[in-house]
Amino acid sequence: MGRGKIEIKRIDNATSRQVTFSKRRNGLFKKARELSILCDAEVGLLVFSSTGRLYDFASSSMKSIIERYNETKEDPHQTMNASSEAKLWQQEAASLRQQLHNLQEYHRQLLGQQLSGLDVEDLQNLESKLEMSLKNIRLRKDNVMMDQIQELSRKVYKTKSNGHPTGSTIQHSFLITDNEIGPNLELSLPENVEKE
Amino acid sequence: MGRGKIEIKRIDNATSRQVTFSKRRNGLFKKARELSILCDAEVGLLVFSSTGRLYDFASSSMKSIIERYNETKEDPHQTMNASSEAKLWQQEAASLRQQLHNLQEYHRQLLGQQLSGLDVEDLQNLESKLEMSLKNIRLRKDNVMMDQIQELSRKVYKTKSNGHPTGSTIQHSFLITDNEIGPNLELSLPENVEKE
DNA sequence: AACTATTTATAAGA
DNA sequence: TTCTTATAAATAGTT
Repeated sequence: MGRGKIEIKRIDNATSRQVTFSKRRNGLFKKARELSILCDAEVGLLVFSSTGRLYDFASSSMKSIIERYNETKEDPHQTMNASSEAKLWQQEAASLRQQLHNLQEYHRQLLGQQLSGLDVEDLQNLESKLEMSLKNIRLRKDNVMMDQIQELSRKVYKTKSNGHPTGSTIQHSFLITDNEIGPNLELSLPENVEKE
Repeated sequence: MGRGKIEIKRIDNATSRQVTFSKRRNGLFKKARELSILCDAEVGLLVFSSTGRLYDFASSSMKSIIERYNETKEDPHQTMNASSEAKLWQQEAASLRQQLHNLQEYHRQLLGQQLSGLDVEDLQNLESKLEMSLKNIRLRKDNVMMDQIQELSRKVYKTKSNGHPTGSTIQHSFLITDNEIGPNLELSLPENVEKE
């Protein structure tokens, strides 16, 4: 539409490309605006010139148009990525913080530091747990000490039967259960969060 | 450009609005495409019809155009908001998880369940902590029980001097320290993260 | 979905 | 850039 017909291909001459860009850009934006008004459509137009400059038009706001585009085009999971990922981690952190808080409280009870709020039965339970624990710890301690003694005595009275001690081997065996962990210790650890 | 000139305002008649939308939309997309080719420009066009249907054109990819738009338009700080916020919370969660892990380990040691790796001195420390704790717990338990006894006896032998017990008040006092909390318990709690 | 009279956009020139 | 203008293109109203 002009003095002559042109082929739709990149204009080689930089000046005339720039001139055409300016004219057609105005036309395009005008038509975008008209379409949005005449037909009650939501229109967003983004143009970067070859020199990198941005020109944009949005019948409402570009932000909301792009959001609507993302919601429409990509699947919802993908869409809520950035901010929802933050939310997921935030929830994760809150949950961990709660677990930590619970564990701390129980911890202080175990250390006999924060006993208010416990009734006689609670205290009795705590007491028996600690008694069992003490028993285990003492057994273990004796065990370790005996090992050391045995080790030392082997060095002092070296045997000749290729390293195996011959005489009075100290026998010991323990049953340290690793079950029954305290309340509030249900820990849902990692939980991967996908991204992009 | 047609049989008559029209005013640029919303077309009331739904049918003609739909027809005009279809015609002008085609024209707009054609011109958008021509501009991008002729002038070597990056063009993105988003149109939502009044019925909510999306039509889009992008000379390259809409994703990259929108990203470029965001980078150009908003300041860089704002741009990395969502994803950097996610990272902050992720770090927070990792830190909390580590603290939780440490506390759990210590916890199991206190319960005498996980004693491997501790030397005699460690075990000795653990033992004396538990002994102190047991002492506190037993004192507290006795205390609570005595309170109950006192309470009950007051009900059984009601006094008349307006509710105050007159006779043998049971004296007791404890010193339960709330200092010295175990290792690995330096908890940096909340830490607010700003948003938007 | 075609047609076509008119309006609009714009290529080339100044 | 901006204006002018001949011509190409788009499209409003009609069929």
